[in-house]
Amino acid sequence: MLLYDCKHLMGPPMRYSKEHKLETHARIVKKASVRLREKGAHGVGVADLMKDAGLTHGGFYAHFDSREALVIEAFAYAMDRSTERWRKIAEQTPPDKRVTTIVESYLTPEHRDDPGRGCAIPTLAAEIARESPKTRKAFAAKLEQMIDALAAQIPDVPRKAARKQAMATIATMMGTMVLARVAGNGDFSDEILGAGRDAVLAGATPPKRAAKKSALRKAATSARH
Amino acid sequence: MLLYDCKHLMGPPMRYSKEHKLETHARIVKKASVRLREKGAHGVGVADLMKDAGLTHGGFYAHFDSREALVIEAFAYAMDRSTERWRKIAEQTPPDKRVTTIVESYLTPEHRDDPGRGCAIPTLAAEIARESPKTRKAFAAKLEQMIDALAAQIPDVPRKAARKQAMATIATMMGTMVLARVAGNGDFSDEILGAGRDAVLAGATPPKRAAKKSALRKAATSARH
DNA sequence: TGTACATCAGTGAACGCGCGTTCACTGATGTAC
DNA sequence: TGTACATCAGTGAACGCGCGTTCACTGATGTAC
Repeated sequence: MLLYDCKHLMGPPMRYSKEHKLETHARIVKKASVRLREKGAHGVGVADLMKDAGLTHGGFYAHFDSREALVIEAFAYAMDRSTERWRKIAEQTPPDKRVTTIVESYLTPEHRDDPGRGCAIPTLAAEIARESPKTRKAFAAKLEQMIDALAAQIPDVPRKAARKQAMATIATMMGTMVLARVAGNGDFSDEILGAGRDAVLAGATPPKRAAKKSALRKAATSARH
Repeated sequence: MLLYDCKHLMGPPMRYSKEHKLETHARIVKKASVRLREKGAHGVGVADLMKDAGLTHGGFYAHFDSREALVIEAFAYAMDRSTERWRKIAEQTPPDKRVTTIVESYLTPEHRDDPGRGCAIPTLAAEIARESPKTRKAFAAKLEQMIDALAAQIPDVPRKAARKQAMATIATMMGTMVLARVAGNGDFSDEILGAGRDAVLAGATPPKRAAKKSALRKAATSARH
């Protein structure tokens, strides 16, 4: 009896394994991050998002305070995956080619045609900017991390200048992606993609007098960003 | 009696002046274009949009086939205003300073903080890209007009190259604006605005070896784009 | 000039629907003994 | 090992609300005579 009470004070007994709920939670977030990137921050309902995770809508509020809370988590998840992906590309690329490689893997038709697995900024940023301060600030914090991650891959430039270049690079990449998607997936869209790519690459390599007419290597096989 | 029938065949008698309905229609479109830029393509209801025009929601379908039809018209209106504005700036600016002037009047805190009177691309493009093909294509057509209008202001460059530069310039400007809005309206946001501006201006003046450290003239007084 | 009247821009109640959220419940889990 | 039971992740019906759309109507307009 004493032992029983003691256990209780140390926390309730675990009927399900400790990780079970966390795994479910993570699964919802992961699936939602795809769907929200595909359909927009207001484009999918709670019921559909739960169905994607193999659940029914009733259980939603055992995992999240509100739909908005899931949007924040799903967005943060997508941004972390992109940032991580850039870091991985950087690891396996020589310093002077890192930014170029990141840009060339970003501005591809594959990325344009698969927003669900791509960068969250082109799909969600404009909507998020209109959301509550809480949501907007969560997004802004992730954006800042992304800027830092890209700035860290720019060699031989003072920190401040690298940060500035990273900001402009992300702006051009995401703007190009949005315009390319508005234009569809034909010639006009490809033209935009190419224009954006060449512009970033020209700005990204000023020490070398902006040559390199974009060898346009075959895009990375995965569209993930 | 003959005269009466004859008049009928030539069109029904006008009980209200011919322009009355057209004026109302135009007023709805104009007001809606502001609200939709502020709140997003799905952010305002038909009732609110009609109230903005001083009407009630019941009359809406006498003017538009559907809410989507208004979105298309309102968006087209906003894009035309921006394009026209760029042409006017160009008219009263020497050829070699036209793009610079347009960019500097676009990437301002005033424009960032007043999306309702600003360029429709940063606020609506990402959402429109997910809309029906009809809506998306209407947007794409207006985007192409905008690209042409900007390309026409780039001197001493072949048509194709000018078009390419115009695409990249618009992508960077609109991407910068989206990121700046996500970042709020403080230092971080101003930093993004500055980074975007300097990047476009560096790319926009390659014949002159990209000097001109941005004299950052006082922004145009109006935020309209 | 004055009266009757046809038109139709605009009104406001009502519709069906989908959404975010709540809640009483179920049934699988694994502990207590 | 076997049985009783407390827990709680997940279920599904129900809620209130706002939305896009419809529709019978109203009343200002200006024409016909």
